[in-house]
Amino acid sequence: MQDIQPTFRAIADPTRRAIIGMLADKEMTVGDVASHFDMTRPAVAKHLGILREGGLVTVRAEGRERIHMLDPHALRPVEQWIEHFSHFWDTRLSALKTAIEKDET
Amino acid sequence: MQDIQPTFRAIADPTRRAIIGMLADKEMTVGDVASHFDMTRPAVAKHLGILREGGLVTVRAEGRERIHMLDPHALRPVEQWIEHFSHFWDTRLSALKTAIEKDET
DNA sequence: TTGACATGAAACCAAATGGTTTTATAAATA
DNA sequence: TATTTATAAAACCATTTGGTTTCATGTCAA
Repeated sequence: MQDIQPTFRAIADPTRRAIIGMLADKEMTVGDVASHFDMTRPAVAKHLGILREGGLVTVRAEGRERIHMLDPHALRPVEQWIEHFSHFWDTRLSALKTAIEKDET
Repeated sequence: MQDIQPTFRAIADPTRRAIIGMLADKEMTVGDVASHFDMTRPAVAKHLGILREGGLVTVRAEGRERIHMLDPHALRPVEQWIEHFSHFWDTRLSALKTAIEKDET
């Protein structure tokens, strides 16, 4: 099992979440992605690097281009982390509700 | 609907995720939380503030104490954001699988 | 082979972040 | 009432972050 911190970090930035949304549609080169933002290519390349560190994006070289592809698998541990608390909360709430119905007025 | 960025920001830090875990167990004062970390109280208070901005924590004053309580509801939009991609991916994968089975060798 | 193009890599910068110490204030207690 | 206790608030600091510009490198095309 590896560290989920890089994944949490990756999705914390709005630009990177937008990139994730774009890559869900289709594979893209750095230039493709950059063309959608008011930002230089190196800046976008850095964001893609952080997404790669978070395991959310994989790259394949094709000639002089680097094609970026989304890998949503990396979101699984984050999803599970969240599920843990949602579930916990439901349980706790219903337990509380039961307790209230039973005694205290 | 309000901005989810503060929530993404709140959960991006490991200390804050640890605090969330602690508050899932029981309500706590600033001091209670701080006692679990090798960090000053003001630092912990700041983290709690960011969690509050993310809607993950609510506070209730009780005498001179401020009691912090988890509200996992705020995680819902994040969960949904993730679900969107997981679902998308499943659909896409099965479509791809079907396509492969049908023609290309 | 000579450019032009897509990208990586490095140096740099301002602003945000995560922490500290110090000071102030309100509530509990001796 | 005087003192301690729990916290907020502010000033400050180093590091990280998100961006830039500049330069180097490999690939495609004339």
